[in-house]
Amino acid sequence: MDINTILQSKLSEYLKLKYDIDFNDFEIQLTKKDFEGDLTIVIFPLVKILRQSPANLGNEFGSFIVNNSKYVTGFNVIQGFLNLSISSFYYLEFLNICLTDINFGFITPKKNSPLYLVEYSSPNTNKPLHLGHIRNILLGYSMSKILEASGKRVNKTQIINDRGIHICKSIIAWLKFGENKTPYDVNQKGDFFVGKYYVLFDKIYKREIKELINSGFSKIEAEQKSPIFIEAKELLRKWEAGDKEIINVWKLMNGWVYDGFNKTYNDLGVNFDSLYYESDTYLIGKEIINHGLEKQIFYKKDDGSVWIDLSDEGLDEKLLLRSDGTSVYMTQDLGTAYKRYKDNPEMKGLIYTVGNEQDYHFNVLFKILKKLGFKWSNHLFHLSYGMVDLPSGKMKSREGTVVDADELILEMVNNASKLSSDLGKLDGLSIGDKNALNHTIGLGALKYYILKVDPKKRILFDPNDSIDFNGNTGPFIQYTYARIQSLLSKEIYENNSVNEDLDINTKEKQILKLLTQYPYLIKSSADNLNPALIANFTYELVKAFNSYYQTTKISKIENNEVKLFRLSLSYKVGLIIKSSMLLLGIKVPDKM
RNA sequence: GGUCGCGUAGCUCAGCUGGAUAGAGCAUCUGCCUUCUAAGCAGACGGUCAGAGGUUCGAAUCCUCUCGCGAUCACCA
Repeated sequence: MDINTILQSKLSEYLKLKYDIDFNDFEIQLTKKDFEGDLTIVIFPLVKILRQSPANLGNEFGSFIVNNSKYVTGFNVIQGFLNLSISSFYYLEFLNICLTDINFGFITPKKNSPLYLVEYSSPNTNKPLHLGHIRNILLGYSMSKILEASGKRVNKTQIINDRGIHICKSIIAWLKFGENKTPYDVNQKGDFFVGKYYVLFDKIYKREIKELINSGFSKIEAEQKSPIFIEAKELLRKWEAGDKEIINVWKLMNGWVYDGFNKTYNDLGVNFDSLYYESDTYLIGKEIINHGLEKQIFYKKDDGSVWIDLSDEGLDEKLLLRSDGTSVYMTQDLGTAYKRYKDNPEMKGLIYTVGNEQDYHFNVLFKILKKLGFKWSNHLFHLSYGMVDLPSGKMKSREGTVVDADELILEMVNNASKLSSDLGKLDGLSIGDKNALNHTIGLGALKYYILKVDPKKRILFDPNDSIDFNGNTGPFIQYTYARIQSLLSKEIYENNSVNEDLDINTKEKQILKLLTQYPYLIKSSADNLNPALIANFTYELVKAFNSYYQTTKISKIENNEVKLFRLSLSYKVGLIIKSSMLLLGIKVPDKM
């Protein structure tokens, strides 16, 4: 049983008996360093209620607890802080009982566990994935793992923005200038291949606008009269009309892009359980608009456009359908949300991993669904994260200032590769093993670098400053894990329970204290939709462990019981590291 | 201008629902590889928690205002 709960209930009982008050809201924290003790109970809140001095109450509670709990061996009171010394016995018992291999805070989802959908990535199919997508993908994937660990069934999903004018732009450019070549002809990744034509379109479009302006048109006129733009719009019209030839080209090019995306997802080690396509959902959105019009939640303006008035919610009027009847972003998102609900009527959560530039959009989306009377609308969450900016400013795909996901991954793996060969770390391994390890380490560095930052904060990413491999980094954690595995492989060790009467030193106690916090951590991380909590906790644990490891030569220990305990502790720390990294989507190597 | 978010060491970041003397890493400096992996360990240096008020036993944390940065307020997605 967990010590916090024990202390809470014992004290509450005591207060009820002695003072006849109901109080079970004790604040229990880890004792700060430089103070004697392990756990600290803050007793200020009771000073007022009981009208006694902090020192008196502290002493009273302290002696009560020491006399009534085998886990508490001593106490001291400083101001309003009651510091308790917890016996080694408790921690060793915890090590034996709570931290079995399969259950250290992890709750295995069952068939009737609540279902959560986690949406992430959700790219447009006209250009490759970039650094911004990486943060999105890592966050979404990690959250899905964390939710699973907290006992939810998870469906990883994405909405693929596979239709619309932006898609038509790359299609038209390829049709005109692609000479019927495929990515396989020119040996290029499909998403880059298609992206090339999207950029080409923009180039031609800009040139045509310039020429039109030179021949006397206004900027707005020029933008509308550009021949290639007119062609793209015509293409979109044909697409919506179901023109077979166009649909085939569209399918062909999107197929190329999906091939490219899949390779990137594969490199990142992520996957999806379900896919939604805008081309399937935008029409559902239109039906919902009609439904809302009938119920007079929406209204139609004279020009035929459809709106909702959210001013009673502190928001503005929002457009839902253009005057020409075509759909907008919101239309499609309404349709997608509805379809997801229809496919998973029991869902208890739908989490949208989308950048904070769309905070307003999701605020509006959720309110609209609520106004439409969908009960499931209160299960929607926006996992909003800050932008990833470069020192040069914001990434703009049209200006060529993006960091491509694939390039970045390659660069990270190369860094790892260079560093490990400089250090002579991987000497003696086969080329294949080396490559696999460098991939694990390079990606570990990248993923940890992104995930350790609070999602809502902006990240400034300097590509020239290659990501560090020392300190609070993925490779440092991976390295510690590898050393533990190496240690265990050299010792005769079985995962036996340890003797609970052992004396343990402060460093060992520190590690055990951290381990007892682990179950709360997963819950808190899931509740706050924040993987960074796990990242930073793991770093703290690894740091404490390294400090211990460095000063304790386990292989030299003569006493078998002590040795067993230390190996056992190392083993458990290894397990915790491994599972934490699993929750972050980071692999841990046995050697590095 | 309205709304939302952010501002902690030279740099990158922790600091959970208010709790004791604000913590790490990088960078700079000092030690430690014949001792289970030095991608490591031990230590030094470094702070008016943007600023000002307020709430209270107690504020980096909550409230108000000011300043700075960012996002958003499109018949773009």
